[in-house]
Amino acid sequence: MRREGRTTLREVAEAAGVSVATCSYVLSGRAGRTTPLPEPTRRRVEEAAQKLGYKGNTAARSLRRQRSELIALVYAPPVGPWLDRLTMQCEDIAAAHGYSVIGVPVRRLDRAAQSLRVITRGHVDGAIFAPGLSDDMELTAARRSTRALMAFSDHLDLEGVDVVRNNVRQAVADATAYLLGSGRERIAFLSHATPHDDRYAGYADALRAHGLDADPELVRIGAASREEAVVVVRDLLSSPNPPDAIVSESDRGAFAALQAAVDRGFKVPDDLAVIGTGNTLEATYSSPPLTSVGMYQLDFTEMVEALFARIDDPTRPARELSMPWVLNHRDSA
Amino acid sequence: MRREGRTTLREVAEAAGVSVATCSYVLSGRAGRTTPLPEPTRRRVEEAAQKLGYKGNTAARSLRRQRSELIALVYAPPVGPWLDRLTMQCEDIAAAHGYSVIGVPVRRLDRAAQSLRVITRGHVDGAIFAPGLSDDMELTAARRSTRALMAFSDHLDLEGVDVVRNNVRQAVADATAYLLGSGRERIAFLSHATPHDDRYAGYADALRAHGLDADPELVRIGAASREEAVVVVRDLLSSPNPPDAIVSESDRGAFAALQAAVDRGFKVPDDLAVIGTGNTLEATYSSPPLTSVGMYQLDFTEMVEALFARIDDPTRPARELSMPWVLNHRDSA
DNA sequence: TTGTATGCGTTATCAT
DNA sequence: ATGATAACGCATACAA
Repeated sequence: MRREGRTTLREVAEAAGVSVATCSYVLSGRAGRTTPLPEPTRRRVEEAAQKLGYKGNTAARSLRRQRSELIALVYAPPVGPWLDRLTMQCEDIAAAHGYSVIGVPVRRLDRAAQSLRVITRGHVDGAIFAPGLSDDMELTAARRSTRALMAFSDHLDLEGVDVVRNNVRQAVADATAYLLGSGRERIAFLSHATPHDDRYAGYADALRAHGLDADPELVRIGAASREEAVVVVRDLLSSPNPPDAIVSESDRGAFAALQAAVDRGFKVPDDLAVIGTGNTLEATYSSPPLTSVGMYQLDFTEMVEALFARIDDPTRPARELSMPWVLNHRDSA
Repeated sequence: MRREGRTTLREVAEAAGVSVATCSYVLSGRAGRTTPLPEPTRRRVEEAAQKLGYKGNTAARSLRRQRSELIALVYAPPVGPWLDRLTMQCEDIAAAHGYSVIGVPVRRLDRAAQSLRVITRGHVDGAIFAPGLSDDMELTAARRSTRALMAFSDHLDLEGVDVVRNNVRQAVADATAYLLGSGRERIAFLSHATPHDDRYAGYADALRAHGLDADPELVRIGAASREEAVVVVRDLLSSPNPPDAIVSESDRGAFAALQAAVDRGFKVPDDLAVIGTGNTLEATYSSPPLTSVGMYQLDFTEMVEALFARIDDPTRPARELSMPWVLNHRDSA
């Protein structure tokens, strides 16, 4: 909200010797008029606005237009380079539509409602929910408070919400199949909690397709925290019959596996192949760089445009876009 | 911005059989009235609002109150745990003031203006700029567009902008002095670009206080990118007279130093002490965990409250708060 | 104790 | 080609 004493359209109008209506037409750009604006008048208005430092009042415009011209990007830090790309593409496309972009970092799921206040209170016209958020979150409140909602989610099916499918299950299956195909035989899975989600399912799918069953010994919980994961993987590697590969439900867990491998004298990828999930920024930097399942395609134009299409017409049928996750090959597997 | 067909105050008023004014008093909370509101009326209004799902219209409220009830947190990802804390504390304090918090990630400095549109267009009442941003950025436009601005910066001195001093120079000097005190004699400095900033100054200060001069051989550029830093540090460690300690201008450079040390067979911290700057999240996770200069105190209450004080009264004199960076001891030095 | 009236700054319709 | 004017939804001074 602007400081007090801001220049108003009326003051510009007086300075230019025309009416506020004319000023509005000139300055808001979008002429809804039949005839184009006459050049001399437009110039006088623009000069007056310039001289007075006119900036416009977003609240007034929002009230009148029934649009805030703001969209939100909801995500859970830390995030990888793909979010950078998404942010920048959003900003560019939004600017072309006269919109601005805000970030809504959800730092703890148990505080999500608090973080989402800006959305539920109706400050934004639309919001994009990054992967991993919408499945755990109550979106109906957000849905009611915006004109458009777009979510990266493989399962979400909510009236009037556009979705982007990542096909995570298939991607993890592909990664596991890749390991099997390169001769790995004892592939462990490091899960977040009880392993019943898509990522585990993909792992199990691949084993099954290869005629194997998941060995309970090789499926461990611990990917959620780095410290826990190190302990778990060390234990795994100390067993008489250790795994020759690890698929982790997160990159975090995979980094821990890399560390535990060093601790236990396993060479990566020779003695132990490691694949993470998420394709985070750090995957590029770890030693060795981490092979990770995650986003690859970094062109979000279609989905962002779809969001704006829905902002323009909230009644249009919900769309289902597809941006499959892939295996990003680096040195760890 | 809310969807069309939202419940308005007027509809609530009709349903409750009272006037919009009364509804406004009840629902906006802050009664500017002399007498408290009578219980039965208030109940009827609240029930009607509940039943109709009344949510209020932020644009209308903003226009009337001349406040957007939004504050922004401007930062450059990736960030450490301190930003998590700051965000959550902001959200809590903001909620107590009836405000919501938005994030403004500035992912590339050359696109800062684009990212800051949400501020310069007047969507927020106040903004907090995280460390490292305000010094390189043109803040005057933002200043004019908000009621309050608070910046983490050791140098910024802008009319009407509150600042938080981190005393980075002193902190790096302390870190260097700590190394000197524990017997290190050849302390290298890994800088971002030409070393003329605060961090280098602190390093030089400490050497000087110890009767030493910075050895040009030991001052290298390369902390900006991980890859570059690894090359530079490897080179440093291969020299006939290698350093026994490295102070890096960033944690990123320090991680690279840890990696280069492994490559060259140096044990950390025995053969080589490494200290980073920034105290990022990864510092806790590296092996060994990285000693790093950075934020320690994680209570931002005072500064956030100062922001709100200025939002309430933009004419109050600018404050200068102090939150000194410190040396966070871990295993690498 | 409650209601009436006015204006916040802008946009869009309609008249001129 | 330009200007009056009526909303947009809410908050508040003031009247009743």
